[in-house]
Amino acid sequence: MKITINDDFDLLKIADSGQCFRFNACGEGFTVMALDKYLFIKKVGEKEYELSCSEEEYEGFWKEYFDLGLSYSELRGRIDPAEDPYLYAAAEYGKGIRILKQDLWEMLISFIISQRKNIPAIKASIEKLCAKVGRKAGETPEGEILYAFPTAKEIASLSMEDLAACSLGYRDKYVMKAAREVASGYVDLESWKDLDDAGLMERLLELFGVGVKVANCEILFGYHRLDAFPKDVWINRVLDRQYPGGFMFDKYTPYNGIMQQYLFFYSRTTM
DNA sequence: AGGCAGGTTCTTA
DNA sequence: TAAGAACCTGCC
Repeated sequence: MKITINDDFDLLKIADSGQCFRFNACGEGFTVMALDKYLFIKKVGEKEYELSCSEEEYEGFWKEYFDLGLSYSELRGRIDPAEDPYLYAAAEYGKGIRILKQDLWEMLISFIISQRKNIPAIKASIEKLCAKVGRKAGETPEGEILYAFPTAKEIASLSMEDLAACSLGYRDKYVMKAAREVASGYVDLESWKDLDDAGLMERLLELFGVGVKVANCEILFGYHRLDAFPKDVWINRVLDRQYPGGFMFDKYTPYNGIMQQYLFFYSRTTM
């Protein structure tokens, strides 16, 4: 099916923004995996995109996945170039990035794996994990098989040798513990949607292998609470160098997470 | 070849 | 409570 998008929307920038690890350029378009859902999306006009899914699947899932109900151009417009020239430049540079609405479980495991790894290594580990379980979910135009992201039960049923083969390193025990706790129902990520911000953070930090940074990524990219502001080495570098007097968090509430994405994306290519 | 990569846990004062 | 070290692995 074909859609028209009248807002910031840049597939390449989204793919490179570091919030998703199974969103890749492929031929003329991009392959996207979200849990066990596969999409091929291609830009075919100024604002027009061709999607491999049906209209029902678009309306029922992908529209929300791409956060198309929120105007990112309007949010960028709130940035005053005279007041904060660095953020303005970052937002211009990152124009087209959106915060995807991703799955809670997939984000939790993905960001547990992400610690002290670079993006290519994170992607490689996740793909190995998906292939290890091997539940086929799609096939790219180039004929590559794509596998569903494993459920908690599927990971819990793997051996530690299986996990070690996914290059998880010392994170293997974090992944396994999370899988067992979710599979058993002891941890119910969905029900945590009802918690307030502080309560949600508290719960996430109780998980083995989850610290403040990973918890904030889960809150921003999984729970889609757009005010979460994950601080990694890149963002800390920006805050230290560009905002010695402090970033104006109050001004952008409740959308600081979107500003974080612009700053992160900009910093990775300019610092 | 040794250091480091989108952190977190564990150990020590 | 707060620093500092240790940690898997892959890639310069």
